[in-house]
Amino acid sequence: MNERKIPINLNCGLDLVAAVLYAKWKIRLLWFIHQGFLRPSELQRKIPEASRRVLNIQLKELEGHELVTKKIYPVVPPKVEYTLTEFGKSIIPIISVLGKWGDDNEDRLRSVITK
Amino acid sequence: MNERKIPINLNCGLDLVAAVLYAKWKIRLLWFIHQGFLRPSELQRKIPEASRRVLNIQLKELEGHELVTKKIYPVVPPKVEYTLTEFGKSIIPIISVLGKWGDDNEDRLRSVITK
DNA sequence: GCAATAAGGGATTTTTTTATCCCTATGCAA
DNA sequence: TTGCATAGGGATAAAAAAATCCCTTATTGC
Repeated sequence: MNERKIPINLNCGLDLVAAVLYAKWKIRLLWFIHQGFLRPSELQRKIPEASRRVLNIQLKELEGHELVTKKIYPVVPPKVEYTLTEFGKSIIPIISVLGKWGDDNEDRLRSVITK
Repeated sequence: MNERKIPINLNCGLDLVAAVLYAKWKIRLLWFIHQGFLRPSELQRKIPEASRRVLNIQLKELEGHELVTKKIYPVVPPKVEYTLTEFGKSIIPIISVLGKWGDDNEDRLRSVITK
């Protein structure tokens, strides 16, 4: 059905990283899961600008890419928790450094972005 | 004219980073400039999948965000060179680590992406 | 004279991504 | 009994991003 017309590049390491992380909310999702916000509803509250729908979709992709695991508790009302896999955990330090770079350069970034 | 309908998020460091780096080719552009491919035509040859047009646009944005500087040599045929600013250089180590993560996990990434 | 190279931008279309809206189900609280 | 919380997905619309096509300028090489 929805086949992509333009193939994804998988030439180098950076391409591979992009293939799993290049989406509007994925990095934040990983980050918040790492911080202990495991349930979809919690994640949604942490990222209110995102629609519930996309978060579900991107979580499912993260799961498919084995960065997170989904645990469904058979209770009512439903309870679901995502946790980082070891693989997923291995990228957290990099996300952390990225965020730190952003924080450290906040003023400058804010000024060049808004100008 | 082209005003964006959905505002960019600038809440945390990761949002700020996304505001300057979240585009299909920017990270590779920075990386290749760092490697010494300074001229637009060289960059285009390094990233043949990208259209010339988008590379120009993204280079201009990188310049506006003060990550690179553009030098125009008044010669014919025209010669232009982009170089990293100190600010731009400061993010290179992170890109390097990202790429390394991709390289180190190449097999696994390739398999989960293609499955 | 003609093609290639260099750089780049306007106009437009296509592709992709994200948002919006509406639907399911169950149990608890006011 | 109405409303909310939980989780999620289908269908579709809208937005954003990227691709495609065409145009300009001047020089070198054939």
